[in-house]
Amino acid sequence: MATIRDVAREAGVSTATVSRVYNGSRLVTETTTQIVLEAAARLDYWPNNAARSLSTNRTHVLGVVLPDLFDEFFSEIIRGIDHAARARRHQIILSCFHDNADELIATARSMRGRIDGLIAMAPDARSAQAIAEISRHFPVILLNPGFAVENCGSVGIANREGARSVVRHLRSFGHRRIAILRGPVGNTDAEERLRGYREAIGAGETQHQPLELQGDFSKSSGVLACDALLRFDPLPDAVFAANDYMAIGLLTALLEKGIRVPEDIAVAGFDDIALARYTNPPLTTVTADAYRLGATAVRRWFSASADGGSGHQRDILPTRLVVRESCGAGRSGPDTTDTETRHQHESNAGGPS
Amino acid sequence: MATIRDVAREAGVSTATVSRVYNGSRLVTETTTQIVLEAAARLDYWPNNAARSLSTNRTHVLGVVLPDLFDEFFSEIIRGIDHAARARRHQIILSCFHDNADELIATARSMRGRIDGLIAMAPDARSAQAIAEISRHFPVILLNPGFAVENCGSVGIANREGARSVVRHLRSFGHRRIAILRGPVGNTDAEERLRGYREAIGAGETQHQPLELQGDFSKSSGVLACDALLRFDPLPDAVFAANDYMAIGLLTALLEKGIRVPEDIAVAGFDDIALARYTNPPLTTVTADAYRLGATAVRRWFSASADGGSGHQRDILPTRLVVRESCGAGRSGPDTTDTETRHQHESNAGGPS
DNA sequence: CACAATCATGTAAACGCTTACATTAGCATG
DNA sequence: CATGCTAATGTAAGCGTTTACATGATTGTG
Repeated sequence: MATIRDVAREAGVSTATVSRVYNGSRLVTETTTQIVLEAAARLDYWPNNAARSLSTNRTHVLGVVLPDLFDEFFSEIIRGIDHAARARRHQIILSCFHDNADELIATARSMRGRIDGLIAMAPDARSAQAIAEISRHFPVILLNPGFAVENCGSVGIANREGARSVVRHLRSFGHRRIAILRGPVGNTDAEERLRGYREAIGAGETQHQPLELQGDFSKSSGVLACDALLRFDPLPDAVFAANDYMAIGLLTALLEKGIRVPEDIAVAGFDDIALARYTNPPLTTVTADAYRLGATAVRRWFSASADGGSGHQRDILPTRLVVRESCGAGRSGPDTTDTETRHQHESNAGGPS
Repeated sequence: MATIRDVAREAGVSTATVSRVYNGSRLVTETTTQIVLEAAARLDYWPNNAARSLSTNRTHVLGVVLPDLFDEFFSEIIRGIDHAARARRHQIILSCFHDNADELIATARSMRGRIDGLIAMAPDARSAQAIAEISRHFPVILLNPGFAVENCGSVGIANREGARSVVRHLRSFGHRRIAILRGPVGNTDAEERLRGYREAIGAGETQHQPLELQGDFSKSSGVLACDALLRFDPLPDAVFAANDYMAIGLLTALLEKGIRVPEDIAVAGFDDIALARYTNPPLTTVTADAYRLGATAVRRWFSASADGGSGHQRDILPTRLVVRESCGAGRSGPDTTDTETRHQHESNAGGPS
């Protein structure tokens, strides 16, 4: 394979000049540039990135570490990251890990010299700690952590405001007794959504009996919750399930018992999984833009690394209510409404080359 | 950041010895190894991969280039690739491209010195050509190309045999007049599926009127095809849609017209998208194991690179018929049956290192 | 026209590893 | 005890770039 020296010889210039051509230095004459490029083409030369990285200490590669649970949400995140990175002429190294903090840290370490930074999703506190360790070496951005981690920027979604918008929506149809089907205890998304629900309910002051059911984000827990729901007396007007899977389980169970949705009881979910549009009735839910989550993480990474890598700024991405028919909306209404959650610390993106 | 020299000094040995420790040379004493590792730990040393790659000319990284259409299928492919690569202590650089051969080639070129090989999906002949060019530099494996490409290994799925198994399944319910809803002209998957269908039909010799409809893989083309389908006289017993989206469109349209599935007409699809299990009735279809497709590509890459990178072996992965209710199967039957397509050239995986 | 300033290019020393080859020490052998 | 062999370690030359600094050519200025 041709090296920069071969090109230099072929073009009759020094390696420095060739290098300058490839790095866009303005110090090289137009004619020299042409000569060099032609020589390079003749030899099929392409710069060796390993050598470049060694010399410059920059790789133009971003590490991405995600849990092993692949689904539409994750692939959208990756797509967002890839596009944003590509727009800034960076590439990404992807690694999944298997809910094991040690493996995570080993992965991240083994990337030393291969990446300029890291975007990671830490499932638990221990992994987050491990990541904080890593952030001494290069900027790290956490995706949707529930907690603040020292020295790491982070990007999350507006769970609370999303939950509030669901309750507001249900209210707008006159529903007053609104139940919630909670997600797993300890899960940050679940707890933020619960908080949003409580705030919205509290604000309305129409509810005297707590209408909270425990679920675990699985479809079957939605099915199970149906019985408990029916034991409330009088029957609630509506249920907000903290994610779509539970909402779908609930829908199935209700359908089976002959209870009509939304006539007898309204149901809403959270996440807007692909399936939500095909349930019977189509599920009103909240969408979080996974693509944007990924893209924002990249943007945040670039600004962090321009700042020298420190700081722990946080972005919260807005969610959007997706109105379908499970809460009583007819086909005539607007299809979606924006919850207008404000971005925090949103900064513009111009990173370094 | 600590370098190998710092560690050598700290441990009181030469850099060569430190290097040997990290590369598992058996030439180092147990005690020396301990001393070195402790020194390294004290300094928080981790080898710099850029320097390593420059020196050894190997990166332990695989490039992965996929089209920009992310969905479950692609994310499963990536998952398969990641797992298989990780099992061999390799990492992956992921890049999407936007159906543009130039961009593809630029991407691949820009990876020079960053990767040891490439796994790519080429959407058209031009991209495939571009990739063949690249394969002069390192081993390349193509994912599911319709055509053979010089010097590239490839891994595909058994479209033809899958289609045949659908027809066989339909036959087993006594269906004789079996129509097909074709995919887009020029698309390799579509054409292979059509071929499989024709072979199976021809083998049965019961059909005198060609029952072929044109679609384009979209749901709406399935909806449109409904009218054309009903114009056949007498009505076919069954329709094989060349992918699930079209099958789903067709199901919707039939339902709307009051035509019962599978009582009046049976419907089958291909791909087993997540949705297929939730349609009404649940859709009988064919599944291709995307995870395995990715994993096999990695395996193939390792054996190719052990061979010195040449050769154009091809794997064809078996498909599996997923029997649900849209063709007449009751709940009592077996859930799935294997079409038992044989692997071709399947070799075992022990890669180097 | 002498001088300085600017521009285009060259020279060569890093960057942090690996590894061929050299060296040394220890040990068995005749 | 000289010799040869092996095992453990050291020395130093790359690997292919970038870039600070040096150099020579060109231009502008008083």
